[in-house]
Amino acid sequence: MTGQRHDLGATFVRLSRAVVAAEQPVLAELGVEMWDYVVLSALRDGPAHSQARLAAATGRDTTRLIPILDRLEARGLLRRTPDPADRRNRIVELTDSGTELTATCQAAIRTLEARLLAGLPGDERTAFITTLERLAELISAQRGAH
Amino acid sequence: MTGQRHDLGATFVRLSRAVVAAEQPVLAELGVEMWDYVVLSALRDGPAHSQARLAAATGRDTTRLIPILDRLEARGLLRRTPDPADRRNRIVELTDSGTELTATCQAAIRTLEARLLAGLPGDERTAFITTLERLAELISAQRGAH
DNA sequence: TATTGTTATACTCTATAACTATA
DNA sequence: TATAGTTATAGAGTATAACAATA
Repeated sequence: MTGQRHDLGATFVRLSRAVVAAEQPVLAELGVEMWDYVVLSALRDGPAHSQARLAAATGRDTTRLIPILDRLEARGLLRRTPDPADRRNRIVELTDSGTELTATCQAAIRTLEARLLAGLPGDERTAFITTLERLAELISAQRGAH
Repeated sequence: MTGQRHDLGATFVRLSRAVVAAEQPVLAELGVEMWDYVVLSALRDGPAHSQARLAAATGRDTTRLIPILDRLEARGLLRRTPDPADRRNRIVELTDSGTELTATCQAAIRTLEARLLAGLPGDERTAFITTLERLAELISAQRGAH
C-alpha cells in the first residue's frame, strides 16, 4: 500500500495532453506542427540513414512519416538524397534553414517548459527531470525485452 | 541552459505510450478496455451527477462517453438513473459487481506499476511520484487560467 | 428558449495492402 | 526474392450537427 492517489498511466496521459496543448500554439506561431517538430528534432543531431530508421526514432511508421517529410522538404527545411551505397535508402538531413528553424523551435519550447515547471523549487525540479529521463529509459528497456 | 537532454513533452508522451501499452493486456485479461477502466475509476469514489460531468472528469466528450456507458451498463457494471430533481440528468453509479471489478482492475494496475517502477530506489521513487502529482495539478491549473 | 442525453453524419487519423525501384 | 520507399484503400477513432425529452 503506497498511498498513491492516482494511477501512474492516467497521470502521464493527463500531463502529456496538457504539455502538448501548451506547446502547439507556440509551434504554430512558427508554422510548425507537433509532428514536424518531432521529426526536425530527431534530425537535429545528424542525418538519418534511412526513412525507416527515422520512423522508428520518432514513433511513427514509414507511411505516416512520408507526408510529413514531403511537406518539410517542400518548405526547404530538409533534403532526401539516395544513399550511394544502397540507392533504395534515402538519407534525410536538415538544410541550413531547417537547422535554424529547429533551433528556434527548441528555444521556444524550452522557454515554455521552464514556465510550466516554474512552480517547482529548483532542486526538486532537477531531481524530477533526472528521474523522469531515467524512468523513460528503464520502461523502454522493459518493453524492449517484453 | 538547464542541460535537459530531451523535451519534456516528448518524454511524457513516450512514457504515456509505454505505460498504456503495458497496461492494456493486463486490463484485457479482465475484459476491460482502457477507456472502460478510466470511466470505472472515475466512479469509484462515488456516483456522477450527470454524464456531462463524467465526460469532463474523464477527458472524453459526451458523445464518445455514451457507447462506453452503454457497454458497461449492458454488462451490469453500472446504472444510469434519471435525477429526480432534474430528470434530464442521468446519475451514473457503479453496481456492486462494477465496484468489485474496478477494485480488481486497480489492484492489477498497481501491481504492474510497482513492477515498472522497481528499477528506481525507494526514496527516489516516492519523491518522483509526489512531484509528478504536484506537477499535474500545477499544469492543469495553468491551463485552466489559460 | 435553453440544456441533457442521444443519434446520425462527416471528417481525420491510422493501419493494411498493393505498387515501383533498387538490390 | 527481398527490401526501401511510395501510393491507394479501408478501417478506427473523433468531432460536428441534428434530434428528442425535459426544464
